[in-house]
Amino acid sequence: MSAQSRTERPDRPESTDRRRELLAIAAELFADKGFRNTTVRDIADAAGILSGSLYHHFDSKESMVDEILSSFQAELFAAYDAVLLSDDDARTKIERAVRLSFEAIDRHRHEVAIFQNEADLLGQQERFAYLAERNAQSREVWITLLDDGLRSGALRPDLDIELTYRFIRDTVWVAVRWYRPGGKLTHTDVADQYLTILLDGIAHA
Amino acid sequence: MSAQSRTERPDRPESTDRRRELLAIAAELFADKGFRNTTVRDIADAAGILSGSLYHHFDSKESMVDEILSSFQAELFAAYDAVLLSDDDARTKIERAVRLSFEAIDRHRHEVAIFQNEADLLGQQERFAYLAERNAQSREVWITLLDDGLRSGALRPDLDIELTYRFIRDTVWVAVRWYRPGGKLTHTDVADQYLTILLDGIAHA
DNA sequence: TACAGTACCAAGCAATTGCTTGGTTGGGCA
DNA sequence: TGCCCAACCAAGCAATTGCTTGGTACTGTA
Repeated sequence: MSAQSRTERPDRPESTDRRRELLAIAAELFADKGFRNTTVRDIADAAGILSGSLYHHFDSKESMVDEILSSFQAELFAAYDAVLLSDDDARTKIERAVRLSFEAIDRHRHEVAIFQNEADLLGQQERFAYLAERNAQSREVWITLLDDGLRSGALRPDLDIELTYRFIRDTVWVAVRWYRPGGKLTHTDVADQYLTILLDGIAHA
Repeated sequence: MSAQSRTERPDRPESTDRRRELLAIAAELFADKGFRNTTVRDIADAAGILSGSLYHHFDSKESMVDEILSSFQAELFAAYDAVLLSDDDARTKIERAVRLSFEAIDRHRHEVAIFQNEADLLGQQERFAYLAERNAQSREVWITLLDDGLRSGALRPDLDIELTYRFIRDTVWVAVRWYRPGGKLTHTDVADQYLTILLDGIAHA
């Protein structure tokens, strides 16, 4: 009976297969060449249609990035929340948060790249204000994790928490610039090495 | 014979004060908004002249970034060479290379940002092939330093050199996104903390 | 058979872009 | 005084851009 047998999620603009396909094509181009630097004709060419035909599916080029970024962010922050709410010890939570990020890079490379490269500029528009909010939210997650780490004695007491947060954030996300899924290193390999360096340093003990 | 008796450096296009001024203005805009996203009218407005007047000083918008990036790179790699050729021990060389980078961020924020954000795209054009070459050169410098560190026992023997190189490179340069000269932290403060984390890790011993 | 809905095409418009061209201005210098 | 020249203006051109409009082909359903 469900009237929704024929799909349609309540919130999101209905998402057909073709729509998702086009968004994936756009995401790759946005990630590789930048948002502003990618034309609607580029996207249409890659999809094998004319540029005008894109507007059958989307309002504007902007609404394409919007949809790409917002749906990715929702998924990512759900994962963060799961870590925060778990009852692992402080160090384990930090490790999980790091691994989770590399996994996101593995599974949503284009989305991460777009966010890294375009968030600052896009965030200036009201429509993308949620990007800045998510950023603040992510900071709170990490500061909480690091604070707990300090208090529990898992982390060395002389750390500047704010700087450490930036260090971890940058280090983790910037890997999207070179990591390629299917390459020699899995995202787990990368996470292992990164955690080794992050936790114990590169110097010989 | 040389009809160029009156001034003119052999290579570089002659560099007047106004020229340098305009390049500094352009660099700031390129760094903040991206190269493609900055119009010649933006630059001209910021300089208080009309867009066409820029072409009295420069061939093209492209030649502006070219000049900005190439002159910065030359200065940076001269500094790297000095470290490589010194007779410090392996660990000291690594520390110096890290500090040198944060100093570059402090002194040439816009140039570093432009290089970080635009190198991939610009590098695809022949004119900017030197960007990729410089990248390879920088990799060689770091791999050499890390190899020496391993051989001398200064670094822990289980490190993946390639991954460690990327880790350091990313961590160091990405700081240009948030570091602001004149802020609470000097570039030396940042370098100190970064080196602490990098060398000894964040975990409690 | 009639009709509706999806996905697309063909053509083009208005704005923005990098850049060009032919001038004007004002200071330095012989 | 006459001339040069760096620095700039005023106007606009050709290409590229995001997006619109009116139409067409095809598919599924009643």
